[in-house]
Amino acid sequence: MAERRSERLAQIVGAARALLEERGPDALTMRSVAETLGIRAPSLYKHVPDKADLETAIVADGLAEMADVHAAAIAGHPDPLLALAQTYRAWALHHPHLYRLMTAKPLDRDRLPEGLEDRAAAPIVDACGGDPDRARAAWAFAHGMVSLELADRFPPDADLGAAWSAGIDAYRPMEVSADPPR
Amino acid sequence: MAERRSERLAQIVGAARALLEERGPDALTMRSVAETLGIRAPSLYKHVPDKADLETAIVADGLAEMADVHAAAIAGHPDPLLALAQTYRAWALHHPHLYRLMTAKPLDRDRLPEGLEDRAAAPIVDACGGDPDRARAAWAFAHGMVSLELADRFPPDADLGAAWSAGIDAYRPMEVSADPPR
DNA sequence: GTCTATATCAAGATAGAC
DNA sequence: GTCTATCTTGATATAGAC
Repeated sequence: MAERRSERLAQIVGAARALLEERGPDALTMRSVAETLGIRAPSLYKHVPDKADLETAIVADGLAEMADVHAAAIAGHPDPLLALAQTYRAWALHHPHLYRLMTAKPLDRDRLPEGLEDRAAAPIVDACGGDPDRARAAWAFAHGMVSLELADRFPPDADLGAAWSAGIDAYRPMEVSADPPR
Repeated sequence: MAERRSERLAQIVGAARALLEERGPDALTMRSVAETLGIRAPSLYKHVPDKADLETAIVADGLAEMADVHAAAIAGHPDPLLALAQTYRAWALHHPHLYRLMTAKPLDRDRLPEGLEDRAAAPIVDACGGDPDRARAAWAFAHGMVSLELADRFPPDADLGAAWSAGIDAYRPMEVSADPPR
């Protein structure tokens, strides 16, 4: 999995990701993936051991993309925490099904490229000044906001922008956060 | 749904909740619910319109229970935010499948008892001093922590207790949060 | 309010031929 | 590396008799 892929395998993962993103998790079936490529479902099993492996490949794709996007977002930004929060939210909202696949179940770390998980986490740790506990709390906040928004679980009248601001302020270094917003 | 229930309906909801909690969402089928009660699946449809309605009844059950547990947790507690956080986490971890059903998709507010959603949210708003935006941020943090823990998505070496502490401190009133815990 | 019978649908995966 | 044929499984829900 971590080694170089055949062309065909890359096509399969690409088709699977597109299917997931465009039509949701229920549409991600071995049959549909095959159909997209103009072949039959059983043929996929010459390239992929099973569906779980295919999903892991999609997750790896998403993780790598998120890592790049977030690293770029904080680079040289005067307010990295704010930049990261905005980028995190925007990416998740643009890739709802993929985001859910990436966060709703355990990572299959054995089948994931070495170091990828850390690379994806690095921008958050950086933005939190290197404190891993604070970084996990900040991640939980962002993940909670995003997953409740994706699940449409906030009350209809909730001001999510204001909730994000309240949360971001809470994670700022003390000197800044001691300064009341208004 | 919000009106008084027949005995039979209460038994059905109870059996369904037990099935969900003990054997997970895939085990929650109309067949299994019926089997638990010693009847056949089609008979359920004399009492419940469809499966979605049954799930909503389970969610209402869980919401009411959470509302009571959390209200009791903050009542007269010197550190309501801490008490609430601990109670929130413990309840979710003890009811993982139910918690997920309650948070992973939109509430069917039309079939939920009037005022229940607000009653469940009240303890968090109270613990946040009445500020709804701050309360939503705090809820998102707690939900994020819990759902990542339930999904086993944190790295194996993560100190979740420390992450919770970091997050809770961030949501304290300013005066207190400037004061280090120990 | 319960039953049996059934419609309807769809999934992941394997065997073995070419 | 692709195919056809098939296994195995299991779900929600309705019709209509009793």
